[in-house]
Amino acid sequence: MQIGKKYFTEGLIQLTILLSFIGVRVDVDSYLSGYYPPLTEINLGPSSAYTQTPFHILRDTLDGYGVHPKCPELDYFFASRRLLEEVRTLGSPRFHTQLNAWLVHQVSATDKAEHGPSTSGGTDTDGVLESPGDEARDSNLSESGQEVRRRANPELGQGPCQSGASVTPQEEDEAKVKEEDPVSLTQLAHSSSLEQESLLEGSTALSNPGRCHPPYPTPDIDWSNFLSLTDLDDLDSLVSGRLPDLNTDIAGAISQDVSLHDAMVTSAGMYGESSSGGTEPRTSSQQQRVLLRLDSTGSSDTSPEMALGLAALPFASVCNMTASGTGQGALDDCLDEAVFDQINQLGLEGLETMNNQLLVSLGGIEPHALEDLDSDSGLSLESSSGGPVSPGSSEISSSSSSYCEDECGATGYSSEVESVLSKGITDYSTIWPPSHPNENVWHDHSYASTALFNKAAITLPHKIEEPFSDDACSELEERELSRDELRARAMCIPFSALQIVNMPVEEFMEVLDSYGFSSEQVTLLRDIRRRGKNKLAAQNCRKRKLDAITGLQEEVERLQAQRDRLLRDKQLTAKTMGAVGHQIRQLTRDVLARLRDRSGQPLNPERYTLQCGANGRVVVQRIRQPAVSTSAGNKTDKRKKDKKQ
DNA sequence: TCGTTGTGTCATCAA
DNA sequence: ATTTGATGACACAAC
Repeated sequence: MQIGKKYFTEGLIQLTILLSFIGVRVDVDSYLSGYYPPLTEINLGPSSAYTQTPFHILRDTLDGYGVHPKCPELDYFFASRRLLEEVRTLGSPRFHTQLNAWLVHQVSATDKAEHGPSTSGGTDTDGVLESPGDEARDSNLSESGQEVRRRANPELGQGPCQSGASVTPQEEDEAKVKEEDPVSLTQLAHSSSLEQESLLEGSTALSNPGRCHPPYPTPDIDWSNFLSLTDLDDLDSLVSGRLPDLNTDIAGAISQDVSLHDAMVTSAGMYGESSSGGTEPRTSSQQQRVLLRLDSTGSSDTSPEMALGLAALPFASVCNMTASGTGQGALDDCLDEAVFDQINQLGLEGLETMNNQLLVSLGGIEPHALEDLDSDSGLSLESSSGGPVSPGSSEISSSSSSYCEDECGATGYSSEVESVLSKGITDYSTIWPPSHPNENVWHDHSYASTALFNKAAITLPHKIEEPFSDDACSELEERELSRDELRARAMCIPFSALQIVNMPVEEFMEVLDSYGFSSEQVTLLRDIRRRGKNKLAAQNCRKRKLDAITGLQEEVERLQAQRDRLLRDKQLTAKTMGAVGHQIRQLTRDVLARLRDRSGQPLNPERYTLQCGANGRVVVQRIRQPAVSTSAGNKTDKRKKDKKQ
């Protein structure tokens, strides 16, 4: 079965390659969610804190679940990645997103005419990837999205489970009608409750002048991060299970261009635009177009494949935040390919988490937030990002951790997704690929909100912006501050705990010297730094301890199996030896019975025995002791003789 | 109410 | 001498 799955998966990828050669654009992004679990690549960061056990990063995730570092299956694991790398090199950047759906659709001639010989979407996305700040990218995407939408039928855009999804001209007309129909708004409204929540929260987020301006990662990094066909075993198992569906759905999928990427980008642009409060006004038709596309991709929440469309919503909400934080160029920021991919990683769980977190956080700030300063577990209060205010936060966290399905929850540190998703809105900033090595290991919930200032921490002391003096620091963020954060704020220390912990020691010393802190402030700074580092050390230590326990358990099982095997061998050997001894005694009796002594009498087997010499000669030897004496008696006599000698 | 688990923190040691 | 990582021990919260 494993072999069959392997061949199927590799064959699928090879088919993808071949189709790309003949001009058929293959979108692996959009049509795997129904068949495959969401893939995440754990090298996003924090889990890599356990640098001593690098493969645990994989083992604790979907990627490497069940893959032991010494396991030969890793060869297949990397071989699969290599195959997908080959697909990537074909130049279709559609593969860079989460591999949760797959779609084969023909590139129309108009696409080629408009966007060149390469795949249209690929061209657009290439532009996004290679020049995230390019403003022309926006228009390209819009055009591309329009073209895509023109070929897509919203009613048929139900994912690969739809059969007979070929788009007739009449259907195209209907689609056009729907584009210009205000009902698109209602379609969106009916698309999904989650979407509605996201919309509500997205609009609400406007009121939060979050200074959350997450440092966007470079797209190049994300390209290498996000495209990982890692859990091929799981994928294969699912694919094999859904093979009949695939056979019937591919045909329908060919004529549909339901690109998750395009839909997400465009819809995100819509939200980002709406969040900008009209700073970049757009025509209603454009917005409707956007809505329609969103609807066409994620119009049904009843189909698992439609998680694709929903996946766009977290991105949109984040765009809201970024837009509100910057107030300009929101669309460009939102269209950042890396952001898109990051949100893609979150999937539906991320959406739910964010929605819940938004709802909870918008419900008001807990007045007791500052009362736990002396509590040892004050950090844990913030770690749930909801504290006593949000009893559902633990549920959110658990549901988030279920995203990685397996061992994520075993240790509590294995999943970046868990920690990220449990942190709410501002935590999206923590999933950017950190540029500082220490940021990789920072997956503590306590300083989640302070991750916003990571970049400032890196450039310190040249770029100290006194983050706490910012009036935009909302109550939402205040609630998420850790105990040390609150202490630092109370002591007017212009650094976040994360900054304090992550800055190099030279920089830390320089800060201590150059800012004229009082002794209490210096003590607090040192305590915060020590506690933060020790916290990470404790997490690593516990992780290692669990790993050691797991390793020892495996060792015990292995040794028990070896012991059982040796016992069986021993029993078998004893049995064989007994049989051989019996044969020897029988042969001895036969030989002695055929021999005669001087008087012509047969030799008594009890008085004589056969002795095999070193030269191979067999001689008859008389047993010295009479047969009456027992063997035990013989032994005692021999011992006595030996003693006498 | 009690046990378990996860987490933060402190103390201590070693590099 | 100081910093930092590792780890045992403890306390606390959540379940």
